[in-house]
Amino acid sequence: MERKQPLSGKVRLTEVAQLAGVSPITASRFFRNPNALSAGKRERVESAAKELGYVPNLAARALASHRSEVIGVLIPSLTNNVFADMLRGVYDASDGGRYSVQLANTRYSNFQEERLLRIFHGQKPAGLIVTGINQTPESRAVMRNMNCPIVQVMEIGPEPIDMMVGFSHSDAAFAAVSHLIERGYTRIGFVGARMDPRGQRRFDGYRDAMKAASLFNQRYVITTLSPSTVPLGGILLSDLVTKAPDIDAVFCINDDIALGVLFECQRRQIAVPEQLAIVGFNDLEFMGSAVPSLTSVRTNRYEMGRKAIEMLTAAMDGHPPQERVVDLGFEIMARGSSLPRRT
Amino acid sequence: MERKQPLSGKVRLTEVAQLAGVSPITASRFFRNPNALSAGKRERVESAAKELGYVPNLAARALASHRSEVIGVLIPSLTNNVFADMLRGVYDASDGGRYSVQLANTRYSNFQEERLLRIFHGQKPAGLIVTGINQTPESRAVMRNMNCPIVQVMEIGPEPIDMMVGFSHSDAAFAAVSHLIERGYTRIGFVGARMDPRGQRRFDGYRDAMKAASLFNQRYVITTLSPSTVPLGGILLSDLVTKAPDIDAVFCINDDIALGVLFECQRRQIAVPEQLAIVGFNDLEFMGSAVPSLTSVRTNRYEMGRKAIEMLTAAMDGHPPQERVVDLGFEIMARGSSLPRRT
DNA sequence: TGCCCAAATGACACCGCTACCATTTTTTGA
DNA sequence: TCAAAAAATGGTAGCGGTGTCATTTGGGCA
Repeated sequence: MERKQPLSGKVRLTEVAQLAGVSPITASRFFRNPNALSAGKRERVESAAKELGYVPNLAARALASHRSEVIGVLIPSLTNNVFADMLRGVYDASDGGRYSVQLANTRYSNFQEERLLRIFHGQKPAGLIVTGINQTPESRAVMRNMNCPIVQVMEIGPEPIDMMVGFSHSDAAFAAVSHLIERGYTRIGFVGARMDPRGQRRFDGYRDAMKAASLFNQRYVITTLSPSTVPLGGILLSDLVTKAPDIDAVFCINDDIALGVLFECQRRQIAVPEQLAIVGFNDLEFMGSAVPSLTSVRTNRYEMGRKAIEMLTAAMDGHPPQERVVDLGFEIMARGSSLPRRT
Repeated sequence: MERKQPLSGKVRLTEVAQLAGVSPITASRFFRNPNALSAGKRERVESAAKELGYVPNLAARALASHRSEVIGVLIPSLTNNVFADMLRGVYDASDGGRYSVQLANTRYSNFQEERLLRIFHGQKPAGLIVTGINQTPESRAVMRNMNCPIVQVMEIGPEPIDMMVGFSHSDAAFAAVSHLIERGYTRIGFVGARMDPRGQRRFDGYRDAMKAASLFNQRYVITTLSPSTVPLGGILLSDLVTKAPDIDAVFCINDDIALGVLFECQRRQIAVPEQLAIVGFNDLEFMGSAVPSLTSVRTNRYEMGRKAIEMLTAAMDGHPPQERVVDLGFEIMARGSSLPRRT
């Protein structure tokens, strides 16, 4: 007696072809390019596949075709909300499609990134999403070898490997600091943690804006390489007010730091924004709820993920997008923590 | 015609074996079970692989061996920090090992969960991690069919499908509310959002603790099915104080809600904890930094992910753990927002 | 009607690795 | 010392699809 395996799929393409009365290769074509079959065979194969509950063996397909249907995604951190938001866009946009997402975590290490890229290279992915624009020459070499569309996300810059979706972190930071200057603040501090390449460029934007207004002063700057957390924001503010008690505003490298700064101000009874204005970066959901509500720079992280997948799938399907670099921009969300300074 | 692709540097197992002076099958064994080789050949194969930069072709391996080296992970949300923390543990523990992680997002939908399980089923994963204990009978049936070790994470309960790592959400909530009662609070509200199965059980813990002290009052409860966010915490508190102005404490279903509640208190000039004590759940990093610092229930989310992978790999390697249900417990982190009530 | 070209279909080999079993070498023990 | 058992190694045959042709079929047009 025959043991039925309704889900484990002992059904191969050959069985489908047999039932449909065609050759295996024709059945194979049905799944890759249905329009290549005549209407009659198309229907026969379709119903045969359905009847048998055929599930293609992806490993066999990948082996024979020299390509998988995997989109590799490299991000530096899973903890950071910013990447989680982007990932959500990636998963939402790829959901239901034929490509599956394979995630890998570089932990902000170029060495890890290179290693992971080599692994992906071995899998022959259909597409690749990498974070940022600061890949090592070796990483770039591996990617150029990979023979699949690639999108760099989170930021844009010159010399895309293939495609890009993001925004200019330095422009965004420049705009945020300019906002503070317009509002009448002059002794504006910079509070930075992690200082990854994007953080670095936010600092550049801060510095340029300050220099443009002849307000730059190294004393106002405090940074650390430690991962940014809310508690760290408090610690850094403490250090900064010790070092530069005259500051009247701070631009924080991200919202976690900004929240830590706000809490530290509450603890020290520093009035926000009367004694110290605060501006964050990313506009996480809590920024609008804080007391006072915190000014931040909105970035379209979810859209970045979506757009990256859209560009990738378009390219994989043979329609590479016209615009290879997409700027999703940013928006200054002016709130209570940066009200115009009272003179 | 030659079918060979000019794919640069295509190193196959055969090349490695040739350089090492062994047969391909021996080289193959090196990667699966190095101890099966004699010391001399083991070293030769190892250095040959390194020299050529060999990367195994996973598709070929999966096809030939009838099993993939993929661990499927099903989580309900990418936005929620709680799952991101667990995932970090998963990725950290599986990093460098032979298994790769395949993530899928159920979006809190049983239907999606079922669908994704069927897809995983077709890929013959080496192991599976699913969130929670509320799978539908259909989902459980698919999993039982899957013939691989399975770990349910985030909570524990009766009737594990295979293995479990987590803690009791109702016990944790019970302890948190008991903490408030011990500190002298009596009119304790419950602020809940999303109300997924785990949220539901936290409510159960709250209700049981209140009933045990004869303090339960439906008026003190406010819940919504909307996803929990910081702003929502503020809105819900507003509703609650309107409905029950006499409350002297709130137990929040998670820390995001708790933060929103704190901000709303600051906005309304409600003194914390003098007029209203606050307790959250999960102990996210910002809880200790807030002003006042916020009491919460620490849960070992990162450890959950790690442990799940450890149990899975142990089982896959033929050493199923003795304890099939692991309770990682919780800890009440008593802070400023729940100081003993002044009488 | 006949010719030609494009569309539809099929034959065959092979992708890179491992299961299975056969064979050789080494170790063990009486 | 030598046979038997164990360990190490190798040969063969696919796993389940698809690339690359070659071949058949069908339709348009002079």
